[in-house]
Amino acid sequence: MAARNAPESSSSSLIDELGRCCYQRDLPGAIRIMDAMERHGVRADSIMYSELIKCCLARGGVEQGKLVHKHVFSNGYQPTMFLINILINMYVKFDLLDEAWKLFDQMRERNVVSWTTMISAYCNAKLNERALKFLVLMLREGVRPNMFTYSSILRACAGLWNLRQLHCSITKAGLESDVFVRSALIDSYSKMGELQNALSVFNEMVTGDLVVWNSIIGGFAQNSDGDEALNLFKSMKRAGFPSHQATLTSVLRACTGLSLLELGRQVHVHVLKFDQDLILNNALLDMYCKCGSVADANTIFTRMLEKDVISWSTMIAGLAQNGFSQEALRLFESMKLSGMKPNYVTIVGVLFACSHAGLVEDGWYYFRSMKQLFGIDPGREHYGCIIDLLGRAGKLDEAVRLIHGMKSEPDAITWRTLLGACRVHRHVDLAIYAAKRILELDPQDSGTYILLSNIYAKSQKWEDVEEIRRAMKTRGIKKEPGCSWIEVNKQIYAFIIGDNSNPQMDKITKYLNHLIQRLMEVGYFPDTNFVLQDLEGEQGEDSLRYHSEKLAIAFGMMSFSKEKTVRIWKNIRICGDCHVFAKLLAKKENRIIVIRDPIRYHHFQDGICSCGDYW
DNA sequence: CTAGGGTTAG
Repeated sequence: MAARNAPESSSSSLIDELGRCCYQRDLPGAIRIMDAMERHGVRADSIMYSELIKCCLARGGVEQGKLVHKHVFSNGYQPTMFLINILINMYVKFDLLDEAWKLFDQMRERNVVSWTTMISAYCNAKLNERALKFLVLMLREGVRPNMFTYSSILRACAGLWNLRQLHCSITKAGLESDVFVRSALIDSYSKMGELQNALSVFNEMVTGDLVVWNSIIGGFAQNSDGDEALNLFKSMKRAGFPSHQATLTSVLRACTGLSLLELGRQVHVHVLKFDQDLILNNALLDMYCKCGSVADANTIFTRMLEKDVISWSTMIAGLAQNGFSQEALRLFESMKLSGMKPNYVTIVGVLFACSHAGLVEDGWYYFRSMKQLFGIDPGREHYGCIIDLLGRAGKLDEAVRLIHGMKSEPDAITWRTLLGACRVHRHVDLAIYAAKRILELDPQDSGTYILLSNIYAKSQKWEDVEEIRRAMKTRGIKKEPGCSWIEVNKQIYAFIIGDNSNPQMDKITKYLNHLIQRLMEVGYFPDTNFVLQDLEGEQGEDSLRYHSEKLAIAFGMMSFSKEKTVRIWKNIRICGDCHVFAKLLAKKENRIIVIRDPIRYHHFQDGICSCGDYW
C-alpha cells in the first residue's frame, strides 16, 4: 500500500519501505516496491535482498522468488557471490533443483557455501551419486570442504563411497570434533552395519551432545543390537540428558527387538508427554504388537489423533502376526474407507493375514489386483505370502511354479517359506530341493545344513551327511545353539541347550518332567520321528525333552501365578514337538503361553495356537 | 548464505 502512495519517493525511502515490508513479511507489498525500484533503476544491497528472499520463503512465494532473481540480475548487473548463494538456496528450498543448478553453473566463482548448498540439496533428494560427483568437482576446483559439507555428504556416502577414506579426510581437516560431523559419521557407519567404527567415533566425544547420543543409540537399535542400545541409553540418562522423541523411539525399537514388554511399558510412561508425536506413537504401536500385547496396541491406535500409512500398516500386520487375521482385514477396510492409501508394506500385512487365516480366494484377489487397485507391483514379500497360502492348502507344486515364475528373483526367505510348507505336508524330496536353494543363496544358514544332514541321516544316506559336514567345515559354519529367554522379576533368564549353569536347573528339570508326565496322561507323546518338524535343527545334540523353550516354559510356570502370561522368546524357530507340548500344556494347565521366534508369534491358549499349526 | 538423530514387512 505504501508503495502506491509514494510512487516518486527517493531511492533511500523506497529501500526503507522494502525493509519494513520484509520485516512484516508483507510479500505483495515488497514485490510492488521492488517493481518501483526497477522502474527507477534503484538497487538494494545484498543484505536487503536476502531479507526479501527470506520473505518469499516464509510466504511460499515461488513466483515472487523468481521475480527477485530477475531483478537482482537486471541491467546486466553482477550480484555478489553471497547473494547468488542465497538465491541458489532459495531454489533448493522450493525444490527447484534445476533452477538452482542453472544459477550455480553460471557463477564465475564459487565458494564452499555454493558447493555445500548444492551437495546438501542432492543428498536431501537422495541423488547420492550426483552429490558425490559434486564433491569431487569441488575438490578439483580447489575448494576445501568444511564441516557443513562433510555432515551433508556423509548421509549420501553409505554404501557408495569409501567411508573410511572420507573419515580420514575429515580427521586430517581437524573436523572430527564437530558434533554435526560426528553424528553424521556415526550414522553412516551404522547404516553400513559397522557398529564398532560408529562406537569408536562416539567414544572420542568429550563434550556430549544430545543428537550424537541419539545417533549411536539409534544405530544399535536399527542393527538389532537392542542390548547395547539400552546400555547406551542408561549411560545417557546417567550423563544427565533428558529423553528426546528420537531417543525414546530408538529405545522402543530396542524393546521391540528384545521383546521386553515390561520395559516397553515403562518407556510408554515417558512417551506420554510427547503424545502427539506420530513417529513415537508408531514405534509404541509396533512395540506392543511385537511384544504380543495387541490390546495395548489397539488402545494406542484408537487414541492416536494423527495416523499415517505406517500406523495403519503396523496395526494391520500386528493383528495378523498375532493371529487376528479377520480383525486385520477389517482394519484394512477401515483404512481404505478413511481415504488412507495403502503402500507396499500395507499389502504385505494384508496378504499375510489372508494366508494366515487360509483365505485363499481373498489372498489371490488382493495379490492379483494390487497393481490395479493400489498401483503397487508385487515383490518378494507378496509372493512369499502367496507361497505360504498355497503351501497351507497343500498345493506345493503350484507354489513351486509360482516361485519359478516370480518377477523378482526368489531369495533365501522365499525358499524358507516353501520349506515351511514341506514341513507341514511332510514332503521330504521338495524339502531337500528347497534347502539346497536356501544354501545357494545363504551359505551361512547353519540351521538349514543341520536340517539337510538330519534328513539324510534319517534315510541313512551317510555319504550325503558327510558332504554336508565337509561343506560346513570348509565354510566355517558353526551350529547356532538353540536358546530361549524369559523375563522374571525384571531379570532375563537364558536357557541354552546343553547349558546347566542356572542354579535352579535341577528344580526346573524336575518340574518339566512333572509337566511332561501330566501331559502324557492326556495323550502327549514326544514326537522324534519326523526330521522336518525341526526346521532349524535344535534337536540332535540333546533329546527333545529338554529343548530350551520347554525349560523356559517350565521356569515361567514355576515363577508366575496362573493368570500371568508366560512369555518366551527364542533365537531359532520352534520345533514341532515343542509346539504340540505348548498347546497341550496351555489347555491342561489353563495358561496363556506366548512364544516369539525369529519371524512370528505363537499364542498358545485353550489347546490351540494362533499360528494355526503352520509356521 | 551451507550441516546431524526416530516409525511399518520378510
